[in-house]
Amino acid sequence: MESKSYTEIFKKNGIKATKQRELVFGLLTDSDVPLTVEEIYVGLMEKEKNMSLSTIYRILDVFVEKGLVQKSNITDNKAVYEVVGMGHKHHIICISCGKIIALDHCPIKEYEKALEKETEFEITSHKLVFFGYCPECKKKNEGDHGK
Amino acid sequence: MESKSYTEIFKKNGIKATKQRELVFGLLTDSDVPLTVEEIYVGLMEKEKNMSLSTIYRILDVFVEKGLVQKSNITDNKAVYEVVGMGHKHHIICISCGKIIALDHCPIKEYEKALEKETEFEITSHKLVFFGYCPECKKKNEGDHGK
DNA sequence: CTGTCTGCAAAACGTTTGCATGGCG
DNA sequence: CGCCATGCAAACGTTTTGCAGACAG
Repeated sequence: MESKSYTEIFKKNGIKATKQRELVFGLLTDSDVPLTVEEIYVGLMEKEKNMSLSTIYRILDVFVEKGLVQKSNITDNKAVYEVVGMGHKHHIICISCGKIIALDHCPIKEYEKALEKETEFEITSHKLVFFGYCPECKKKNEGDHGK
Repeated sequence: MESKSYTEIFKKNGIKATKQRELVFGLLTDSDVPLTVEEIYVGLMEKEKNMSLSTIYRILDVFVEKGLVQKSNITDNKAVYEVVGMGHKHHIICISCGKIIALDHCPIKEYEKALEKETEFEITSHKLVFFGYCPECKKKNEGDHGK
């Protein structure tokens, strides 16, 4: 919440510490939902007005490459980013308001192993996304989206 | 394989039959892998040289809206499309050669129900994608991508 | 015949890149 | 002080849109 420093995390992962990287990582860390690049951009404008979009893209690429951040191409057009605590995340998206929620539990670890045998692929990762109506939008729609 | 007609399917779904729609739907039906718009485009150039890219996009939008076709934003940049027989499809993608294979079995039907209770979302659909090395690329990489 | 679909071209959108400058180690 | 990171602007690739003409029902 404060302007905490992530220098140690960066050092441990071979990432040079810069003000921009601290800001981006901090915003992602404090967020409880995955963020788009644009959301990061506007979210940091207050703190660092000259922050460039391309800088954010480049920073996120570094974080993703180092395994600190997970990039998810969930929706049609925009990628979302979030810090990876331990283990990957899955998501559930409200198709009405666009809200995205991260899920920690992964229900397909065993299935993945079975699938490896069946397909002879070497599976390295997977992505799981659910779509539906969040509690709030569910109420609003009550009785009319069933056709 | 032949220039079979899908007029009945279209009529049943309230879609006006046109030559372009027949061609696109036919190509998707005959393909055993999901196709990108560009693949559809080049795949149809032989049969219909004046086919426009935007027409393909618009046709696919109609098919998706009517539930005949599933659109999947799996990779970072391009969407892929495939006909939905009965039930949705999942995918496994080779991160080396880009090959995409469709999976019919869905391992998370029950989990979805549990998740609905837990999150109070009304879940309408989901997407599951696996990434890894296909049998061929696995061989090529043998012993060197483990770092 | 009428409304929808198509082709074309241009625009929009998210993302990437080249280059000169700036700042971390 | 050297090299990597940044800002800016321009380029990129996919997808969308406006419009006039073509076609299905």
